[in-house]
Amino acid sequence: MTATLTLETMTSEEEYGPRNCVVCGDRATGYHFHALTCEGCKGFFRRTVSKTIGPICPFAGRCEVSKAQRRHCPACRLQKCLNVGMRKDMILSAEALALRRARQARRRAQKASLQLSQQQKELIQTLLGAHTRHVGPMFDQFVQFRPPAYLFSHHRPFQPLAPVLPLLTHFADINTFMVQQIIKFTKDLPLFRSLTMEDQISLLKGAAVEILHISLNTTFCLQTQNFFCGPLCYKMEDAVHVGFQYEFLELIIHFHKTLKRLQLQEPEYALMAAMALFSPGENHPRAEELWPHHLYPNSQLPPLIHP
Amino acid sequence: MTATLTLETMTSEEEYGPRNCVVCGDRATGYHFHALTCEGCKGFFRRTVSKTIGPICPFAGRCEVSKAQRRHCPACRLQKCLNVGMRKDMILSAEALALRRARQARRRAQKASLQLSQQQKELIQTLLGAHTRHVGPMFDQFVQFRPPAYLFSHHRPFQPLAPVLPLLTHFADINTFMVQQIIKFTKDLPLFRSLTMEDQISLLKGAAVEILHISLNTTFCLQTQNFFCGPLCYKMEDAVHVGFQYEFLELIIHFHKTLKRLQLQEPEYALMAAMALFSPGENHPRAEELWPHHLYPNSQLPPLIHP
DNA sequence: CACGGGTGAATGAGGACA
DNA sequence: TGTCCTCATTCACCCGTG
Repeated sequence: MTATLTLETMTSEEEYGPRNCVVCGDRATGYHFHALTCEGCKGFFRRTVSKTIGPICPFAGRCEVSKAQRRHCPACRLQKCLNVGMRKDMILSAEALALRRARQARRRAQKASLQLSQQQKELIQTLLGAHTRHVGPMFDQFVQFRPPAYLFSHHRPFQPLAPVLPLLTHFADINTFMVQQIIKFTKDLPLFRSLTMEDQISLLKGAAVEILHISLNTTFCLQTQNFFCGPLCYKMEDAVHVGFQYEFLELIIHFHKTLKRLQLQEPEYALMAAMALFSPGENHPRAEELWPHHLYPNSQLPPLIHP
Repeated sequence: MTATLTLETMTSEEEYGPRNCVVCGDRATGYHFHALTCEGCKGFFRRTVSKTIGPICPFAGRCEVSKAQRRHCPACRLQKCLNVGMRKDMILSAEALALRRARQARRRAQKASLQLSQQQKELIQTLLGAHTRHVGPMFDQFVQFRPPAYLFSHHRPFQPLAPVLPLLTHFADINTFMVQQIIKFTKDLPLFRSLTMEDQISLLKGAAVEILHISLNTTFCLQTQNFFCGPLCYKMEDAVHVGFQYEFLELIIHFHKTLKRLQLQEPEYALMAAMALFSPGENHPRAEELWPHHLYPNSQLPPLIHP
C-alpha cells in the first residue's frame, strides 16, 4: 500500500519506501555494515562495537531505540545494531587500516610530487641550469680577488690592527663579482630576458642583494657560522672590520642560520632566488605583475629578508 | 504564530524563540536531563533530585518558580523540574560515574606518561651536566696534542708527502684523550657508577667508540664535511693519510652526515650517548639488563652505528 | 553510485570555584 | 548557587576506492 504507482518518474528515491534506518527509524543513507541504517547508527556501530561498553542498560535492555531516544542508552542501541544484523567483521581491522593509511600516504606523496606540470618542471630546469652555471660556482672564484692572507685560515686571532683597505677592496670586488654573476643568472632566464630593459633593471635593483644572500647561504656553515668560499673563510668579524653595523650583521646571520636549517637543495635555492627576483618591494611595486602566474598561480611571494 | 515568515535570513538562532528555561524562564543553554533548561536548574536538579529535600514548601506547592524566585523554594522548584519532565535516570549513576572517572584517570596517566616525569627530567639533567662537563668542551683541547701545522688551515693542498708519524701521534693522542673524557662522562653518572667495575668496563669497551663518534658529530660541518675542533680542522684525507680504510671512512662520514641532518641539541646528543652506553652489543650481551628500565621502560635501544 | 573511513562543530554530561 | 570550563560522544558531510 505504501508504494503506490503514482507517477512514471520514480527515480528510485522516495518510491522504494522512505528507506528508514532499521535501528532507529531515522532516514537511512544506505547499507552500512550489512544493514540499512542512518549515518548516526553507522558511526555509532563503528565506534562502539570494538570497545567494551561501560554502563549497562538500567532497564534491562528494554529501551526504545528511536531517532529521539537513541542517544540515551548506548547499550540498547548497540544491542539492536547487533540484532538487526550489523556485522562487526565488516569494520576494517587495525592492520587493514594501517595498510590502507600507508597506501594513502604513499599515494598522496606520489601525487604531491607528480603535481608539477611539465611547464613547471621545465621552469625549474631552466632556473636550475642558470643557477648552476652562474651562481653555484661563483664562490670558488673569490680567491682571485686579492684576498688578505688571513682569510685563508678559518681560525685566527681577531685582527683589529690589520689594515682595513685590502679587506674592503676584496669585499668590494667580490660584491661586484657576485652581482655580475646574479645578473648573468637572470639574463639566462628567458622569462626575465623577455621583459623590457627598464623592468629588468628595476627588478634587479630590488632583488640583487636578496638573491646574493640567498645564494651565499649555500656557503654558510651552521657549525662555525662562517662562510666557506673555496679556500677562503669569511667570519662576521671581517664584516665588522670593514665597518658593517653589528645590528645589521646580526640580522643577516640570523637569516642565514634560519635558512640553513631548512636544509634546502640547489633547485630550491634557485626557486627562492627567482621568487625574490619577482617579489614586489619598495624598489619595484610592479614586480607582482611580472611574476609568471601561469606557472605559479598561487605563490605568495613572501618577503625573504626584509622583515 | 511565533515563527512568522518575516525574512529569509533567519539564522536559526533567535528565530526559534528565545530558548527559555522551561522551569524558571531564565535563558536556557540547551537540553539538560531531557528538558530545555538554564545552567542553574540543570545544576539544581543534579544536586537535589537524589537527596531527600528537607524543608517542605510552606505554601503547599503553589510557589512561583521564576528566575527571581527560584531559590526561595527548593521543593517547588524540584517539583516543577519533575513536572516538565526532567529525568532522574539521566543523571549518571554512582557506578557509571566511577567507571567514567576510572577511564579519565587512565587517560590522564597515559597522557602524563607521554610527558617527561620528574625522574626523567632529572636523569636528563644528570646526563646533560656530565656531558657538558666532560664531552662538550673536550674538542677545544685537541690543539694541545701536538697537531701538525696544516691542521690549522681548513683549505690546504692534499699532502701525501707529509710525514705520517706526527699526524698519527696526534690522532692517537686525541683518541686517548677522548676516551678518557668519555670515561669521565660515564663516571659522572650515578647510574653507571653504581654498577660493578666489571660491568662498567664491559659497557665502556662496547660503547666508547660509538659514543666518541656521536659526540664528534657536534663538531662535524655539513657544509664542508670537516670536523672543526677549536682552531683545528680535520678532513677525511687526514684519516686516509694515517691509514684508515676508505670504505670504513665512507661509512663514518655517512653516519655523521645522517646524524647531523637531524639537527640535534646537546641534551639529545647526551641521551644518544647514554643509549649507546647501555645498548647490548657483541661486547656486552647483558647490557640490556643494565638499562634503567624504570626510567625509560619502552626504549627500543636502537643500534646507532652498527647497521 | 555504494560504502568503507575520517572530520569537526555541536551537544550535553560532570566539575571547579567565586 | 550558578557561571564557565573540560571532555567524551554524536552525526552530517566529506573523500577515496571498487
